[in-house]
Amino acid sequence: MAAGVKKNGAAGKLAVSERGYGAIADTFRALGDPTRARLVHALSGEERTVNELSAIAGVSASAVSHQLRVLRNMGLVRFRREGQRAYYFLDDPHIERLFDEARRHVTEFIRNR
Amino acid sequence: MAAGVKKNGAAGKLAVSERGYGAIADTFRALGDPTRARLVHALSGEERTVNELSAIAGVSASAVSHQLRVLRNMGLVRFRREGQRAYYFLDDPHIERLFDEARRHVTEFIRNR
DNA sequence: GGAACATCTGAGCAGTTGCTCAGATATGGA
DNA sequence: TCCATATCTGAGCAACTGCTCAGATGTTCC
Repeated sequence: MAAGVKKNGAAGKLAVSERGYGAIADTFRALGDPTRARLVHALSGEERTVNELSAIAGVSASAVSHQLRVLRNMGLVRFRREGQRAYYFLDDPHIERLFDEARRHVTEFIRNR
Repeated sequence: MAAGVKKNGAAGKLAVSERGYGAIADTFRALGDPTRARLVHALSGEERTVNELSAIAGVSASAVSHQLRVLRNMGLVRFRREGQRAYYFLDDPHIERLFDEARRHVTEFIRNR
């Protein structure tokens, strides 16, 4: 079983270690910024260069590069290099599901407001 | 269709408005703190009082109360009052799914590191 | 080599966050 | 009413965040 996550005896709810909460919170925090949310959504299903992402997100290439490093460190995106360009893409399928689940929550929250 | 979210013509990927990214990022940011992550997980499947949550999360009742307000404002938790006590619970089923999806991502990230 | 392009990086700064502390509010029981 | 318990709230502060700016690094083409 993976580090930081254990099965709980009683409720069937998974227990999470101290480190686990930190790591989970890190993942959420990585998506908890409008610019990074835009980047992740832009990468949903297609890879993109830094300049493309800069145009899509409406911030400087420098800012995008900084934010992509955050997403890289959190394991949300990876990239391959081709000549001058760096093509970024989502690391694993959980990311898209995570984003969609949050989108659904927001949709429902707005509806019931 | 809900505010802030529209269907995209081409890729089948859902388009998200400017406000949509902000709202989605707000949701992620609400979970993007170890204390709040602990609170949400503690509320997974069972309701809890502020004092219980204070003991579980290992921070003062005041701090818990502040954080619960954040979670309330983001639509993640609600509460009912019973005498002196306030029983908090998760607002909708997306929250647990969101948490589990992040946990799975972390599990996989650690495994492949 | 030199120019143009694409990306990365560190420093610095304004704005935000999460805690503690002190005190306010509200309920229940003697 | 008085006291204990449970929760909430505003102020204040140290730590963190996301941007810009200036410059470094690396690649392609001439």
